[in-house]
Amino acid sequence: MVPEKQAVATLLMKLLPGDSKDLQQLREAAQTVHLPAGQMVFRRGDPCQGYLLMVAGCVRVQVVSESGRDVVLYRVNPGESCVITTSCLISHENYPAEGIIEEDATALVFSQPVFEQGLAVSEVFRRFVFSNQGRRLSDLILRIEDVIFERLDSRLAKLLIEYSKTQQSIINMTHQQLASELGTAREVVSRQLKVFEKKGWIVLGRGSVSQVNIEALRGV
Amino acid sequence: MVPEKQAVATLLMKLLPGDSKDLQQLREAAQTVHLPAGQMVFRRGDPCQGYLLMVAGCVRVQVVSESGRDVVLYRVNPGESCVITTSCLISHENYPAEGIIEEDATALVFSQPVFEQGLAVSEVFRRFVFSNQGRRLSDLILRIEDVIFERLDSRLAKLLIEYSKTQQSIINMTHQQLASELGTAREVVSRQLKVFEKKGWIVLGRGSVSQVNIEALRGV
DNA sequence: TGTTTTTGTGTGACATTATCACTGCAAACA
DNA sequence: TGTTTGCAGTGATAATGTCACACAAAAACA
Repeated sequence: MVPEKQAVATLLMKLLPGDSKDLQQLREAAQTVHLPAGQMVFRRGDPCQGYLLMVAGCVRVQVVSESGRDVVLYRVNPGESCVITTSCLISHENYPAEGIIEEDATALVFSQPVFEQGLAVSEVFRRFVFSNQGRRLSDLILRIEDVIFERLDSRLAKLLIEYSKTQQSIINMTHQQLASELGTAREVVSRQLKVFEKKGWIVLGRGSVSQVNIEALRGV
Repeated sequence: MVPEKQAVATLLMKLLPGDSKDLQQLREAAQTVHLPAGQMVFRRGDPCQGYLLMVAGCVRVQVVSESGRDVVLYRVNPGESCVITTSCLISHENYPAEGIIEEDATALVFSQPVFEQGLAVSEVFRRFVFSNQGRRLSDLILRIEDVIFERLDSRLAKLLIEYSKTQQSIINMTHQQLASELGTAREVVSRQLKVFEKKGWIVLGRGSVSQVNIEALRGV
């Protein structure tokens, strides 16, 4: 496990750089944890236990309705922390959403007292924590806008474009997963995908979308 | 204007209590400003100028689409601060929404350096600032849920119930205003209100909804 | 005072999206 | 081999959103 320790140390030095004793103590107080894909890190209504900083892997944060429909709010990627966790930690509210490990993850945990101490003594830590917050909040507001104002076809097109850029030429997602990203129903996505396919802009497979014509979709 | 100065001082002592020199300096550094109803305090894309703490009146924070439809995200009431402002101030992002004075307002402004200094030196100030953040973030998430999962009739019913509790027996709002609260179109609200009226649950006037049968609406 | 103008509402027609209730298909498995 | 399970397709219908108006009350104005 020495190489991982190295990686964690390097990341910490990059995110929270500085030689002060306070920062050194803070970096040392972080606990490394491993979380397997599929595990739920927090549920709606849970109190918040500690500050979470992702090192590797990814957490999906989402809300689920009684009827079973769900929406993904955002993801927490390496080097980032979770807005909701931070807010709940500070204001002692309970989680308003749930977080699930999407890819096997490694994270650093700062206990509540360590976190508060860090905020108190380190300018660097404060900046790190709260600049994370600002970006996420903006994301959430964009999300609201998107859901309320944009049409489904253009939202789906945007999503496909985004995925086809990161993942290579084939997007391995079910219609249900795409629907969750958009906060809509599976059937709606299926139908819209069919429309795109008929226009020759995508090719559908079982659990996949491939040969995405980005240029064509941009025009939706 | 001496009584107002008194009121401001009292509020500040209540929100940021303590005798330390740091806190005293912080309280003294706040500038009192008056803002008339209708004035826009910040626009989308603006950089953030300072930390805003409401003393009296109310700010409405909303996003507007190109097509002119708008949604109210939340309001900032006396004793509160604006999440977006705080986040943008800390992370140096631009405003993702706009803020409009809804009722003639008095607010305290802390300049960026004063704000940062305050965060650095005062535990009390940090707690105040960030507990505000936590609550708002939860509100925003509830808002997303509501918009995505709930049906319009029940959302409208909920809104009417809420207003008929605070305002007396008559709600003085146009259909357009109600629609903005829900993030939907005016016609949709008009039609739904008509349905409620036909069932005898409300009485409609020009610019008003009265005689709200809360019990009946709860059942929607 | 009567006459515009503005603002708020009502409504029909139609497009989009959501929901329900199925069907069929393919992979996984016993 | 049949059987279960998860994924996708589809028709019917309901709910919402959009567009294009008509109409009336209120406000502004001459």
